[in-house]
Amino acid sequence: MRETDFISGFAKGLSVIEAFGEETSRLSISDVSGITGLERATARRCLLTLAQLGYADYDGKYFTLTPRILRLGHAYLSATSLPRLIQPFLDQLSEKVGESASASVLDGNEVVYIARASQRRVMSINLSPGSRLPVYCASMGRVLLAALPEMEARAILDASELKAHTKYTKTEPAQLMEELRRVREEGYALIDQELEIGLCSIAVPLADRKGQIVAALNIGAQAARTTLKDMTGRYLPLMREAQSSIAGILS
Amino acid sequence: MRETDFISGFAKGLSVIEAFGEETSRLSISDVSGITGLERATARRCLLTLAQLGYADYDGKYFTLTPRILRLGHAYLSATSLPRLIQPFLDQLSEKVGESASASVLDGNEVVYIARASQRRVMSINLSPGSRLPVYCASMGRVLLAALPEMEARAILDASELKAHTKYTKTEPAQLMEELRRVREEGYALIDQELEIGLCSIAVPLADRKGQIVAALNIGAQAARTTLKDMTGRYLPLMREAQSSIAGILS
DNA sequence: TTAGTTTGTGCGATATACGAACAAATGTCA
DNA sequence: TGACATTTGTTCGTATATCGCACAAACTAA
Repeated sequence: MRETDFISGFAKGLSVIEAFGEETSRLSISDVSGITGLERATARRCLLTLAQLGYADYDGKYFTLTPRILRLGHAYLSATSLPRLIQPFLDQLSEKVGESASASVLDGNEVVYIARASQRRVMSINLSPGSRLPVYCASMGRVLLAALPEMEARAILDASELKAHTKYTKTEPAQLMEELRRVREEGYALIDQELEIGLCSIAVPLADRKGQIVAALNIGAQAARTTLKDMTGRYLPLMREAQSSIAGILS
Repeated sequence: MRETDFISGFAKGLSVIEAFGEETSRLSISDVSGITGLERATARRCLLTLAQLGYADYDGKYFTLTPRILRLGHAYLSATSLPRLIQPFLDQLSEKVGESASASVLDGNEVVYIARASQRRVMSINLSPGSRLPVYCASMGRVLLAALPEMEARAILDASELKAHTKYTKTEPAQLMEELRRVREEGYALIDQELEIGLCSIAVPLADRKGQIVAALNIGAQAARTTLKDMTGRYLPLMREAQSSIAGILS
């Protein structure tokens, strides 16, 4: 690829969109310039472009994103068949065990939810397709990492800020790599309150016909209501079923 | 705003992202050029830029979007506080009535889901935050249109392709405008199998403290399991409760 | 007011988009 | 199978639009 095959104006614009976040929903031109590192003049041009296209609102001082932005993410969710194909299995699974079931894929050092069937809400966090969790302390993250060559998994862990979300969170790379070996061995990952106190979850990998791991499937439950034994004893067999059914329908 | 305050390369790039959809998840350079109307050379540069940034994969022939694209939509969902604030009420409502509850906002002539608490799946369509429905035949769409000045509502209807999804779908603009007046009067909208056979739904508007309508709230149910009388008799009072609670917490 | 901060503008240097021409791959038909 | 037609991808020179900088203007807060 040649130098000129890269449109820097486009790349800069995308970084401007990503500058908006939970704590930063109303941004001035200078704010965006500060967050993205772009020149103020450039940030301004990107923001005005977004506003002109209807992706952002501008009150003369602050910019906010509009729901039109969701078209971009939705282009992916409706474009890839994975969520559509998996959803019925999540619904079924979630109904059977009375807990939430989700599916996710890997993006960098984060797990991205692509589908979810939620029963009652067990977490303080509100998860929906597009939500992200750090890969090292989520059950689906462990499963997806375990599916990679050790080198790559290690590289992702090294790129992660291994923060202890609770007193149970495993944060030592060596310890995590050891855990990945166990996951690879047993074929499932179990997380006990490593992400949030009171929450445990179990995950298995989802493979296509070629055996390639393309996503992960999990069930999350309240620690108070479910024992770890329940999870491996009652949930895991049902997940195994879903796992093999899904393997059959994925090309 | 000056001519030079618009970055056409950025706008073109965004249109390339939107070119990907349900039926068009794997696109060649020429495909994108055809869909967007961009020059092949320009489409290629946009696609290569997306690939270089990790937003797309390229196998030498076809491009596909990667989950990283979800960051863009998620920038909105996590940036705006509306979904976060509304979610607990949806959960509660959904639990009480045993049916799905959702919230949405208006974007052009479509309704965009921003939050959802789903019980069992009643529709063939799989709805999640970011999903879109045509405004004219969705209960939340009716409510959101009714909140606009008649002129604007009419303009949106005129811009819509008023397609009959079922034999019950109302497609006459005059008939729809009349229905909007009724909705404005009564404060709720009821849809009986206009979008999909077997599905009915009821919606109410959500206002902030200033009385500005900022979103809509609905409950969807299977026609076989629920009578229309149930919806106005049992669901509506509960929705009214949620409506006023939410009005209290929205600035 | 004045200093500090944020936003808007003009301009030269530079990078991008266009259109066309070329190259490569694919499809078609005898 | 081979030769031609068609579609698709890539390259290139040039006209044009964008970038980043420096400066001007508007706003804030003592």
